[in-house]
Amino acid sequence: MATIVEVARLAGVSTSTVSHVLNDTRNVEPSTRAKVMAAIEKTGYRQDAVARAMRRARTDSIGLVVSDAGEPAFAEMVHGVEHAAAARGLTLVLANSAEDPVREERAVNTLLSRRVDGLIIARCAASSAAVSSRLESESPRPVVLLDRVFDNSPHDQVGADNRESMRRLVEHLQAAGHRRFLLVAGDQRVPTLVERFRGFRDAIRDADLPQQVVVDAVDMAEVREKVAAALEQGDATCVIASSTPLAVATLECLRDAGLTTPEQIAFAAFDGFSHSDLFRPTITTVRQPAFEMGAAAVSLLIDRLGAPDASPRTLRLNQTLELRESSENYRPGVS
Amino acid sequence: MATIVEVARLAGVSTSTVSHVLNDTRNVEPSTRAKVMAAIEKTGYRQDAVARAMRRARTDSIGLVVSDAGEPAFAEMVHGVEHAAAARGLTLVLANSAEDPVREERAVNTLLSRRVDGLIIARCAASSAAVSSRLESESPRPVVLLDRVFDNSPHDQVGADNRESMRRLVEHLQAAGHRRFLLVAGDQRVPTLVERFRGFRDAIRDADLPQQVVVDAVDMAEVREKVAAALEQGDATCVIASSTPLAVATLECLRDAGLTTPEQIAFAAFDGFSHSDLFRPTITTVRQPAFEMGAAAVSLLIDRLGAPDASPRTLRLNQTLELRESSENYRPGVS
DNA sequence: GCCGGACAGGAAAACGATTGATTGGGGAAC
DNA sequence: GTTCCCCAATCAATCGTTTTCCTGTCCGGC
Repeated sequence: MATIVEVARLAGVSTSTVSHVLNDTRNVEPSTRAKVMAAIEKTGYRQDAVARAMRRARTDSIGLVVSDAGEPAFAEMVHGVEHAAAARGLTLVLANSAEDPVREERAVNTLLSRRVDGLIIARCAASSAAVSSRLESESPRPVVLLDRVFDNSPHDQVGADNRESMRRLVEHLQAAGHRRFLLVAGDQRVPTLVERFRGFRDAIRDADLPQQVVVDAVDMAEVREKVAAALEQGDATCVIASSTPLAVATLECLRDAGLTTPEQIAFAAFDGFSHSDLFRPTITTVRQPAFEMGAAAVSLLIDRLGAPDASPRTLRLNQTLELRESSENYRPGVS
Repeated sequence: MATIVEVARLAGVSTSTVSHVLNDTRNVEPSTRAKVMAAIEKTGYRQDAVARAMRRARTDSIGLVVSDAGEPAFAEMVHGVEHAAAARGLTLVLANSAEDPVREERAVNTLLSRRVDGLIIARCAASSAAVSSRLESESPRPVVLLDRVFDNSPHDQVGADNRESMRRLVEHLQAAGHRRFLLVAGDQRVPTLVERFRGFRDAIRDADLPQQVVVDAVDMAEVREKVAAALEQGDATCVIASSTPLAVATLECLRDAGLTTPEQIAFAAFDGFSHSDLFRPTITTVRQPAFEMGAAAVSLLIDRLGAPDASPRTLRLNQTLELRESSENYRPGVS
């Protein structure tokens, strides 16, 4: 590859002039500019982003660490981040922690050593303190927490309105006559799932309903086991799963127990399945705006670059309650 | 951030010694090494990957351009690439062309200017010649084509055994009694879809079946329109969709036409839906090993780095035919 | 005719590492 | 005792840009 030196020589100017032409950072005589452009054309020169990043403060890249690249919701966030980043001329460096704190820490270190201009991260459930302090010490390089949102975080964050959405969902189901729920709440180290659980608890409390069954197992095999046991016991008329993997496990249990939805038991889930309209049963879903969350994270990052000292913001995007068959037509007292 | 210079000063050695300790690239006296390690510890020094990449030939990063980050199949490939790359200590730089040749070219240029050690790309349907020549002129920097595989490509490639899989699928359906198919073949600028179409054509020819209806529209609205028309005409007993988006459009048409699967018409699709076991109808699917394809692309890249002059390889991963309800229990002659 | 400012462009110092050439000291071999 | 080689460590060049000074020229105003 030709370098700026060769371009300069061919054009008969200094490298600084070439640089200024390239970046439009100083007036240059039209004739000089023309010579430079011609030389660039002739040599097929292209700027070297590495050298450029080396000299400047910025790399024009951002890092993204997701906790489970295999989950469709995270895939959508990645998509949203990529889209928003590209629109602003930023390149995306992607890493996946796969819910493993060791890999997460490694990923964060790698991205920071590559001098990304900012970092977006969906922290894994068992995220280590080392990562926390590493992220905090990175200021003023902006860090945005995605999806997994923490109280009193020193960072900007973007999450969903989990507590309120769960509340709305439960209220809807209650209005339809349900009194006894089974909540498959999942790993309570994950803030998102904690928020959903709290929304559930709030709604139950405010409606003066009796104690409900809650499954908070982490391991999916254990989830299935506990859900199966709860179904066996059999007083729930409605099951809510707090995430897609939990919904999968739960649906398997329902199927294995021979329970049909919504006739024998109602069902609803968070995050949902793709193309779910095409298949039966269609499932009542609280849908997370994953793409938009990714894009919003990029916006926060950019804003933060412009105002390093503003106090951290937490953005909560609205989820939408999509009512479908799995929670309809249930007749309390019939089953 | 501390630099290597400060570490060297603190340890009372030269920067080159620090570098050699860091990279384990030359023997250093244990006592010296200890001093260096202590200094690193004290300063909290971390290697700067940008400066490192600047000096060395490699950046320890690879670029990936996908043609539609929104598609689950591509999301899985991204996942596979990230996984394999991370396992080898490579960072992943991700870009999405969104099936837009302009964005694709921009993405390729960006990644190359960042000096990725190699590039994996799923070229978009209308990919420009400019991109082709740019990729070819990049040698010896390896380029691997992913999913969209071309004849006589100068690059390594990894795709699926589309032709054979389609053939097997059709043969299976034939054996079940089907004679008249509707193939929703999609955009014939996409090699993957061309291969699937050819497999279909081969199977039909070899079985001496009469001419079949093939929809090769690009725009989804047009696909729906043509599929609806073909269903109206009504002599097909079986529909095959060559990709997930096409399957979505087709299933919508079937639903709108009031046709149930498999009772009134059989259905099968390529690539498939996630968690499809949980919903009805379960769909007979030729499943693409998307994750593995991504991982294989990384392997080809690494191999190529070791042997720049070996002739290009095309890897075809096997797809699996997953038989499900949508193609079963069909009784030819009944409907 | 001199001064000051505007303007175009160049020289060279960074940025933070890696690495080839070089130095100096300490045996081993003769 | 000299030579030779090995070893550890340093020196300094280098990667390809950007950016800070700096120089020289031209022009207008007085």
